[in-house]
Amino acid sequence: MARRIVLSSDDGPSRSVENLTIDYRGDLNEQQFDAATTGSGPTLVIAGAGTGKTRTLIYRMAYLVETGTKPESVVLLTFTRRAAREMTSRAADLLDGRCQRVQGGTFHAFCLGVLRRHAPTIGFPRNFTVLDAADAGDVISVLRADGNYDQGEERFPQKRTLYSMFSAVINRQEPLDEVLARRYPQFSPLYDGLEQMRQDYQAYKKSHGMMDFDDLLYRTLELFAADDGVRREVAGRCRHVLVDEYQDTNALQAELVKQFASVHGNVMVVGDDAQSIYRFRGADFRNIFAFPEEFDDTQVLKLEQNYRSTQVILDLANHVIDNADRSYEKTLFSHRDVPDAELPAVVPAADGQMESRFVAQMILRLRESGVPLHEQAVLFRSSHNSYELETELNKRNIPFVKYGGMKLSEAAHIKDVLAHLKVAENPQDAAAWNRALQLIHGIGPKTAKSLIEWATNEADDPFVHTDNAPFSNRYISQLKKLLGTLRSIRDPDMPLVEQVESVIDYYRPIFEDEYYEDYPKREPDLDHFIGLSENYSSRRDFLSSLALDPIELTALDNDGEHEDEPPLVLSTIHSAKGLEFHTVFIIRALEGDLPSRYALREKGGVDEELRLFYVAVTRAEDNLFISYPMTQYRRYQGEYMTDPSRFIVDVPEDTLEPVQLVEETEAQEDDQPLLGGDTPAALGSGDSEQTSASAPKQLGDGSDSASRADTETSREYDPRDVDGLPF
DNA sequence: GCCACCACCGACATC
DNA sequence: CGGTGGTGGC
Repeated sequence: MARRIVLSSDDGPSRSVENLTIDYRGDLNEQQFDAATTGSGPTLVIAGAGTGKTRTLIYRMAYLVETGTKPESVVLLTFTRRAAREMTSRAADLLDGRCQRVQGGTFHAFCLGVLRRHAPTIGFPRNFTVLDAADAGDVISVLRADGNYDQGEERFPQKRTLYSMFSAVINRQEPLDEVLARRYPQFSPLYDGLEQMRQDYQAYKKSHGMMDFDDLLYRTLELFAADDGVRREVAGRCRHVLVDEYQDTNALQAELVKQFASVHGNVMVVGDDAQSIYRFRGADFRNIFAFPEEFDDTQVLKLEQNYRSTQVILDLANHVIDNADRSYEKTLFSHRDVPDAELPAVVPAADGQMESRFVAQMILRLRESGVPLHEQAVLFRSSHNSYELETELNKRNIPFVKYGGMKLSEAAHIKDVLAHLKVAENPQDAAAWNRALQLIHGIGPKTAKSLIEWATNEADDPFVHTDNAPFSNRYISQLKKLLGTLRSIRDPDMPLVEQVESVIDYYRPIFEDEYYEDYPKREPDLDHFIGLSENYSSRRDFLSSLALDPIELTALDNDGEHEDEPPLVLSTIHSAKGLEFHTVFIIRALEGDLPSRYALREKGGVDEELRLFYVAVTRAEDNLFISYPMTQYRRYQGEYMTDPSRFIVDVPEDTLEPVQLVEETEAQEDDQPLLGGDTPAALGSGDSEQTSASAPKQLGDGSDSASRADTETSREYDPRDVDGLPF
């Protein structure tokens, strides 16, 4: 390697902050200040939950820019694109517009930018398709139908499973036989077929110009290895690398950090080993312990002072995490002085329906007492855990947005539209062809396959109808329409919105036929999709952006209707990472759900679930309710007793207070039974004035919310009802 | 031979 | 509410 001459940077040797526009000392505590204003070189910041990690990174960005680093040469790698956007724009507010030009995004998005510029170096076209997990599954299905990997085995893995196996090989850098032995022992006997399939999958993506999420990382490293000039150029533009959520990086990402920092050596990673919750996608929290070994002279800083939660909530969090293995010792202490802070409560409900009613009613009461809906969140282990609650919320007209559920681009009808756009973008995309073709009446798997072969291999121009194509009269007229539509939208001068509209015009009759039972419900999504495309200048950007930054389906439902009242948040714990709420409900705290039954199979699985629970607990600022149903119903099994989560049993009552739900019996109203807590514990802490305002005060002045409360929920505000509560 | 339709089973978290 | 597997019909 060439000799390096390091020029001293513009921030200079002095750590003087006196002449800067931002008051770093005044705005930050001492630990935060040290992290934000440290000099160059590798730095590891261990930051507990709620300790101002984000704030510190924002001030760090501002500090770097203010002391002379060009914003374009600062790279901020975050876990979601949303996080990057928020942080750069907050830094921009703090200083001046300049921080907006900081390069920020996920590893995947950053690598995508590099690969778009240099793909040909490693044998990919520049317009390669980005496969999301579902697309990757489709490709694997196509392969499976072609090849003879399963040898008639009865229990060959599902495409989802196949994809996660192949993914683990890449992003953990572990051979397939080891992955099988560790996670899928039941499929170890199929090793030969699986390994063959995995290699075919890799080759297929390359020959068809496709990259899945792992490829974006892996191929970037391949590119750097293939052409050191590219590495130097990219790393040369990374004067300072900042990495958020470092505990959730995988082996490839850790290596990428090294490469990005290989020219300037300035890298600051921030993370919390206690919050590592992405092992399933290859994250290895040991990266955070290995960091000081990978980078010589690493400076290790800690943030321990919590600004988010009350001390009683932190007591529970500390109690929880004490049971986990970890090495960076830290105990969170609160900086918030809240007299009479409510203890976290554990709330058993008779069944799921009662649990949902409890959560819904409590949310409304808190809203009455002044906690807006969007300051409250319901968290759960997996997306389907909230179905029952969603029904209840809909019944009561409580607006909510759900994170971690179905994505817009996962809805079948949106995938249909996307397939057409993908074919236009990359005519080699066999999986997209497959989907688009099979929508045509008369074309099934076999016909589609021969048409795809023709389109991707033999045809000079697959969008022009020629006589040597294997067409049959059964579907010819519809196929001509398809090819005509695709040909027209490939016109480079056609604006993206018109392309999307043109595809939808073609698709609409198919859509109404395919989803004849419920297409009116799906129809608005198509309009949203058109609207979304207006924000993008090219089809290519639009498609990769949708893959890397999927949009929550429920986030679209609520616009307009509830403008004056931002909605309640429902979220998987994973999607709630980095967020905070006045009140948090953790529902379905059950053995089998949290910890998940799948986690129990694997070594270290329960610890990961414990960290997940810890993340959920530490989202709460003031109120925390952990509830579970005591009975459940399952088909063929009938009603059975559940076991409460191991994470909440045996917690002392002065740390986690039991609350009993009681159906109101006197003056009972037909279909709206009411709740109240009446255990001694509940009454003991019980006469806070918070909810005692008996006259329901309306939030906002919207007639919408007022009338809703009158008609639908006013009975919930009956003072009788409020009296029995432990608040 | 191939496609369309109907009955079933099973369901984790995400860039 | 998805994928999948069986069967009848063209």
